Amino acid sequence: MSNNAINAIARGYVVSRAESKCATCSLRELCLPVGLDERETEILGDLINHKFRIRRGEHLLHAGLDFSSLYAVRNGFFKSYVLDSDGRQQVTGFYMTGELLGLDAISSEKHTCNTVALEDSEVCEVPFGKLEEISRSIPLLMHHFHKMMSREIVQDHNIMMLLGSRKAEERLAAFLLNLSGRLAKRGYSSTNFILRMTREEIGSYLGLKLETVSRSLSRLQEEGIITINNKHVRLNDIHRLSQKICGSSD
Amino acid sequence: MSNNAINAIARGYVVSRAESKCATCSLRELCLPVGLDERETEILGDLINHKFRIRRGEHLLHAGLDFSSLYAVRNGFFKSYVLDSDGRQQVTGFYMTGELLGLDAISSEKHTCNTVALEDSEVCEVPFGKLEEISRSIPLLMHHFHKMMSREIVQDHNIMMLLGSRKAEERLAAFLLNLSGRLAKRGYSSTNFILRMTREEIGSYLGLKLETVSRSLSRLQEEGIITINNKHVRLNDIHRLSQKICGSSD
DNA sequence: CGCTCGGTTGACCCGTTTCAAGTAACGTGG
DNA sequence: CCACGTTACTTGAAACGGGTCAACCGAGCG
Repeated sequence: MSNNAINAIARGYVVSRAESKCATCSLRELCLPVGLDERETEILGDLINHKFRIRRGEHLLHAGLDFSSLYAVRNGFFKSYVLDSDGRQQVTGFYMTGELLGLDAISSEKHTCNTVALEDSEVCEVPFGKLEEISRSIPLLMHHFHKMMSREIVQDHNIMMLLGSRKAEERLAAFLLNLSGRLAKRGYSSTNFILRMTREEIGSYLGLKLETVSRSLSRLQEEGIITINNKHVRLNDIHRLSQKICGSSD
Repeated sequence: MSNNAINAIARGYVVSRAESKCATCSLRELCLPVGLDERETEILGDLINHKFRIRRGEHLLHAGLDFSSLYAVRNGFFKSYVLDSDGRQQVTGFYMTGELLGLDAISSEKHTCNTVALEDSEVCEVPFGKLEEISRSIPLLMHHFHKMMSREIVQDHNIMMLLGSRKAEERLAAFLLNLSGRLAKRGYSSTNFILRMTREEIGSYLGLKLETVSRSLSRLQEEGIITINNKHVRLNDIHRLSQKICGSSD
């Protein structure tokens, strides 16, 4: 077992082993087991010995700790962040159901990000050494794992594009559409959802100050494109929201 | 063979098969074969059937094309970029000897970036399906591949941090130090090197306009921290350059 | 019920972009 | 090898977007 999720263990949040089987998990089509047959899923499930509950505000991972496991989000919502040299925090990603936490740590065998739950959540611990081991005999698992890593790279490239050349309102539009799409894939409403994170966290992720986030959201609302009420967003006009991202050319 | 590197093939830039063996490649310690024994390196080498020469300004990859192979930079220098919806190009990364091109394409099986050589270069084509296949029997290769993907993620996180919260001069400082470190690892001078890319490309990568890049470099020079002469940079005071990155706190 | 934290909005300021002009390096063809 | 056109780069001045500072509001929680 990893020594990273110390909090969770110390507080007795480990969920019973039986519950953690992939075979009966509703995320089979989103998470690592995509496409695996019964037997293969069973093998993968055996590898996941521990499932943790992480309460809102609690950390799952700390930068600097030794890497030994990835964590698959079973339910809930996480943010990852790094502290830069002058102590301010920079959000590097938000993670929802079926997504993998800790991929950044493989390269140096140390975690480079801190990861904290933004709502009460559950994760499955995936011992990475064992994952590599069993993926030798389950090519599909290996391949899907590679896809998940690649997806993280693509996602980061998208953010880099936003940060590099987009104005505040365009960044917000892209951010909302990204959340919308990921929620839709998970069976939630794509037009009506709760922002789990604060304005400051959105701003940190998008390279903006919280005031700018607030102003931009207000402006999108004035234009009738979204309705925003505290943490609750409704996307009224996805088409116009998409247009926001395409420069000012039309 | 992939159909992506069409230019290269059409123009007869394919290098003889014998030359492309990993076993005799000077990059064994940087590239995929890290840590492999003779036999394993042989197997990996057999997989790399083609090596291409890409001349300065020529593309190796185009966004949208089907993915089938990764490309290891054997020598030379590349940039990757995406075209955003209004046609402007955004640089997503620079790649040097021993680094892998095309990792972003695994997730969707389409390339998402364009990749172009910034100087006359050579790459080894690594058919991805076969790489996955042989990595089943060479755990170290699989693990090292995972590390390389993870490294790309970490690198992207670093850029996101730069773009999100750093001022122009700080971004330039970080950029120069990043290049310096990577060059050092490859046995080149860490204080004295050529910028293969234009000011505009640096700016695109760092989320700045070329004029701002130029001004920031000039300012670093005025302060005596670097000497810059056209494309040639000398880092005169790496310590002060590093300090630039640590906010304005000291 | 009151405190705290998160969010909104306004006014001003600063850094980067934009626009513009001029200069230096480079590659090409004569 | 030089002349030329092209591309890359530098530098200045003005405009603008987002940051900063500050006041206020509202929701959630103890």
